[in-house]
Amino acid sequence: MKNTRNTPSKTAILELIANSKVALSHIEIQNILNGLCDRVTIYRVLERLVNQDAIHKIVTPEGTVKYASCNHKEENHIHSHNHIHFNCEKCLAVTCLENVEPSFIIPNNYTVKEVNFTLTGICPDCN
Amino acid sequence: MKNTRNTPSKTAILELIANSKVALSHIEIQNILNGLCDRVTIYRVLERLVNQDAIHKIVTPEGTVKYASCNHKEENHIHSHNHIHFNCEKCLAVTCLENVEPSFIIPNNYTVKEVNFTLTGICPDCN
DNA sequence: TACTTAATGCAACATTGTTGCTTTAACATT
DNA sequence: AATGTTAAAGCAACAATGTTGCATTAAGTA
Repeated sequence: MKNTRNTPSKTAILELIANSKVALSHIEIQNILNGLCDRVTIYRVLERLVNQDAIHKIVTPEGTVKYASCNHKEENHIHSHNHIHFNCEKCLAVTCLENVEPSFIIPNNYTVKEVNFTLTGICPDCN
Repeated sequence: MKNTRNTPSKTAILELIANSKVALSHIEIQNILNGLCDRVTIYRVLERLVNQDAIHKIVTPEGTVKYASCNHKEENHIHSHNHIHFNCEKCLAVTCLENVEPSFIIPNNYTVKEVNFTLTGICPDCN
């Protein structure tokens, strides 16, 4: 992998996402950073962080793109983003439900490489 | 519900989606219709059809919005869109896997209203 | 046939993401 | 500490996708 540099933008964005309980959208990050760096830089930093597996990208059923940290890395395991995401329709928060694995049966002529599972409803905070 | 009219645009778009094995994006519909109606009309017809539960909207994990028909309506059942979608990374086709129900366990302080489950991989045709 | 208003077409705008290119600065090497 | 390499940032322009307002058209009804 090409080597990568630690810039203030990257550090700030990674920290922001790491410290957030909920997944953040590009516009949310932009608003919080409040001019720290260019809009395009945010896109490029996010892309870089995704490639480095430092964060992961989530698309909600409504089509909003959000980013969350990958603090569920398990030793000796293939890093997996295949966990459930919960999408609260009240506060719009998207959270990762760690340790919840969906099970399903699929015809064997399909090859499954990635699992995306999002539940929409009301989160504990709004309930 | 407000009454709705059968226009050539609506008929054409609904037929297109109904006859397609795979989910179609706005741009695909636009290209197939080839000037039959305005771009905006397609957006509005799709919105109407979704509201009428004639079609349903799918957002792929890549963020592409697609539309598929609802031919899985069951008598005496609440109409459910909560089935699995399969997303082929080779031919990019998105299909509904009818009769496949994922199971999962979720903490009981969550209220689940909608389930979105998309598998990405290789479909039988490409395998 | 005439009437009502849902639906269309068109233009303009909004949002979100991308690309090219120059400049800046991270970090390895000396 | 100074220098060199090049990753990353900034800026401007563009592209794709979706939305809104408003005048016009036409579907379904009376």
